[in-house]
Amino acid sequence: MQSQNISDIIEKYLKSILADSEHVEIRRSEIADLFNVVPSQINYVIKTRFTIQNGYLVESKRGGGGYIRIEKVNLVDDADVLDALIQVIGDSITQRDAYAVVQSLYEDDVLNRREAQLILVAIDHDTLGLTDRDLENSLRARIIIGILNHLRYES
Amino acid sequence: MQSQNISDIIEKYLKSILADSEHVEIRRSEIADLFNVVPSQINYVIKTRFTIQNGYLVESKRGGGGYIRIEKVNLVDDADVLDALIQVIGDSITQRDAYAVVQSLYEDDVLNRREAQLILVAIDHDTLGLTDRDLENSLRARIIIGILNHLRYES
DNA sequence: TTATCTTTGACTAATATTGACTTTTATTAT
DNA sequence: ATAATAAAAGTCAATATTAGTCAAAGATAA
Repeated sequence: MQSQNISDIIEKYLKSILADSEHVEIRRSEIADLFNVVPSQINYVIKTRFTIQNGYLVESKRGGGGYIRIEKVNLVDDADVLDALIQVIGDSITQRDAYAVVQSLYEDDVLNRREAQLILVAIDHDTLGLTDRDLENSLRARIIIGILNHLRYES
Repeated sequence: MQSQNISDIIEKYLKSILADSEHVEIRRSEIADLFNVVPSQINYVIKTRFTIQNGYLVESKRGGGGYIRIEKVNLVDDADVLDALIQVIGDSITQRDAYAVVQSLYEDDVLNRREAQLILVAIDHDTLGLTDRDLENSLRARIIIGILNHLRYES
């Protein structure tokens, strides 16, 4: 509905390509030119919107013929990916990243809409109502990991 | 009805937009300018007049292209049952009592089996991993209440 | 008068944008 | 083959652009 900032627009552009193909491979400077931004903004978009929490793997190469390649992966049905995700979460996760995890579980059809929303409520900042941000993030990590392991066991 | 303070006027303005469309999306500073108030008054209006009890969901984003989005949702009929449960839970609940609450929601077909299990994982003693029992119980209360509040409306 | 509601603003937090500098890899010249 | 150069992408910190919080002061209602 809203795509006011250019990062959201670039995100949508890349995801529209990913909707059709398994992966997308870009030249950073080309995308930057296309949207009239500095090249490092492409890194920003990737770093904030195409993380493993979002269900994406990114690889790149520098130098002549360099590229950035983004691949969509499923988080739960590949045990290695799930382990990697759990490791990245570690003992702390922000609401934003946790939201991304739940969102991608929904996109992977591991959770339906209602289940995803129940989980989002459980890990919400306002729900937890803590003032200590570190405690909030570590609690959120335990809840998310608990749920991931439950889903793993289930499937 | 007669004495219209500025908060009431802003409330009416937003609701007049919501009368036509499912949601309204604003830039906080723009609305503040429009009514000649400080930006934080918009937060006050939202916090006091667009609560979930009244059937409104609010989400926002900061930074460039930031926004506040208000959505009207349909409240379920038996909200008073939820209110009663919330009353009973208060600000603290043991794992055993929480299990009973989730169990009864399952038996009343408010939750299905899978949803109930996800919630039980989230409020489990081992999942939360806290040493402070009071904190654990109050956190569990907040999570359950958050979920009950979520069940007030259909999305 | 007292309790509640409203208004204000200083401070905080989150997110986005930009550009200078670094690192890696490929290609070209010697 | 090696060295120099070019062509990519990566990092990081400064700045900009929003919204959020909180408490004090003011206004209104009971």
